[in-house]
Amino acid sequence: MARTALTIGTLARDAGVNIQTIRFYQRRGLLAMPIRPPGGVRRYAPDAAARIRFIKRAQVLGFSLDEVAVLLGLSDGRHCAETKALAEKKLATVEEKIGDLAAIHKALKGLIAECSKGSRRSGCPIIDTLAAER
Amino acid sequence: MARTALTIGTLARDAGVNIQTIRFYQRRGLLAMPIRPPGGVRRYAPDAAARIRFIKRAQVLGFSLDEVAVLLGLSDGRHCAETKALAEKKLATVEEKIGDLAAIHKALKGLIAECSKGSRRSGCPIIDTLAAER
DNA sequence: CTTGACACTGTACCTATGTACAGACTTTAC
DNA sequence: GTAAAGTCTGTACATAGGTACAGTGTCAAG
Repeated sequence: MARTALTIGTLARDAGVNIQTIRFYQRRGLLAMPIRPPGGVRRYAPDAAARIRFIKRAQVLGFSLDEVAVLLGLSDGRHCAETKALAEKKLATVEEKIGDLAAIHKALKGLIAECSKGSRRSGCPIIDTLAAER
Repeated sequence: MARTALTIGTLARDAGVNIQTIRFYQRRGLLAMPIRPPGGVRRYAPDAAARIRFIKRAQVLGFSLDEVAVLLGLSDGRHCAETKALAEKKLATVEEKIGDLAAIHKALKGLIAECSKGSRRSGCPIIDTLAAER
């Protein structure tokens, strides 16, 4: 019996993660650790793989594991307002990061353009900029 | 004698970093470690602070310390083509990151809009999406 | 009943960029 | 000449998210 219940290796394959990752998620409190029959091997419920995929999808959206833990706590679907608030907070940090990267992008583009102009009388414009003491 | 030469604490203050950071940069090979007079205290050349600020400015542009080490090796200004190539490579990775974040941004925005629509008949759209088994 | 595959626990390691601390020594100021 | 401030070396810790390994135990097939 318990023929269909998953061992950790099967679960890992089902969920597309590796065994250590499952154990790591358990230590982090993202996954429950099934009770181990004395001196035996743990068996996982079939929905464990879905939970792992939930975690992975949330990570793709930029949520940290701590945030994913919160999302899992809200995952009965009856906390839409809180969930939305969390998503909005994440959206704001994503926008901030995009802004930072856009500034870097602009600066790099400008420096590269300087190099291409060939108007450098003394050295490389990029190096000069980095070395410039204001 | 050597009155004006900097001790590590003064250098740290001049450069706006902390002492441990200077030692760390020395271990990483980004800064030379001055010879220590037997049983004495190291003295740094005045241009050491400029080098540290070079490193910090390069970091602001998104260069890792390994990349900064390369930049420092090119910093005689006679390697503009190599420097430019490095900047272009960095620009490409910045663009890639911006693209990734833009995709996240779009997805989050869409989910949040779903929540706002209030058209949810069953649970929270964000949770539903994360939990969805395709 | 043996063999090979898998699971268990605990710990160490990885990247990247620092930061902190302990214990000994040196330098500076009064 | 003494006390405070600074420096020295070496090591450990921090974040985030895992990955790897050693030694032991369990399970299933033949």
